[in-house]
Amino acid sequence: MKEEDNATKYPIAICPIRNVVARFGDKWSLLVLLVIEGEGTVRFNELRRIIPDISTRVLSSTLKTLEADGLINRKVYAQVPPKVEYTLTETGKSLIPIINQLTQWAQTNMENVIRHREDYASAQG
Amino acid sequence: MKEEDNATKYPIAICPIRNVVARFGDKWSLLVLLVIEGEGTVRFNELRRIIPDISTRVLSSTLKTLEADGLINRKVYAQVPPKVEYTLTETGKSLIPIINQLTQWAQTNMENVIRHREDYASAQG
DNA sequence: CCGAATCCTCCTCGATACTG
DNA sequence: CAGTATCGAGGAGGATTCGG
Repeated sequence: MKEEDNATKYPIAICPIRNVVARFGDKWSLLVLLVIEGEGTVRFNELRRIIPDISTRVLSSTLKTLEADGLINRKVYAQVPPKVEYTLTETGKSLIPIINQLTQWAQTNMENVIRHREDYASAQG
Repeated sequence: MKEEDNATKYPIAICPIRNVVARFGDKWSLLVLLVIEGEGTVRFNELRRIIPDISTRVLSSTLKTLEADGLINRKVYAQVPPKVEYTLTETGKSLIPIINQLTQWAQTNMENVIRHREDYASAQG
């Protein structure tokens, strides 16, 4: 065939990246994964203290989604007061190196990006 | 100091990852970068053909943001009909390997993630 | 051909209050 | 302590139309 269609030409790139963005492109998922990674085991209100500007509602739903995706484990202790611990699954751990690479890229390039954006804004109005 | 605050404990991880998510966590940026990378040089309507389900409005604003961030170049040819070509800057190119790693992770793990999510959903209701 | 302008809808996120 | 319930605001994204 002379002309390959886009599904043929970008079979690998297009769909997976859209899946990833759709699932982890929300405001908090990657950060929550990083913090759980850093702590090893962490409780709900610990997460709130470490990430002060997340609301209970959003933290709760973020954790629920990550658990549903199989990226974190949720362990409930049958005691009063309640105690719930979150840890990473193996799948969740496998994502950490990539998040760290993203972080490293940001440290290297984000300053330039922001400056470039400011220049662009002041040039355009 | 005995207790280090979170800004001390997560100085590297927290801020950069939030910047990255805030800028590239939108629906199309990473995909557009990948396609420009794949094509080398690409025109506006070529992008629309390659990514059929993006609207002109969103493609336009996505490109403008990427240009403002210094990730892509926009070259206008003074002719009729108009011709505009987009290419990656060096900064933009530096992001490609990371996007490819994300893609690769997705290919390896996304099927499991989706299956796990379905199991979780049918288990919970 | 390359967008800008307009309008509209959905849906994420945040604040607050409350419960087991 | 670990969430849920409710409400509201804001912005991202889509469809359509128009202009240079």
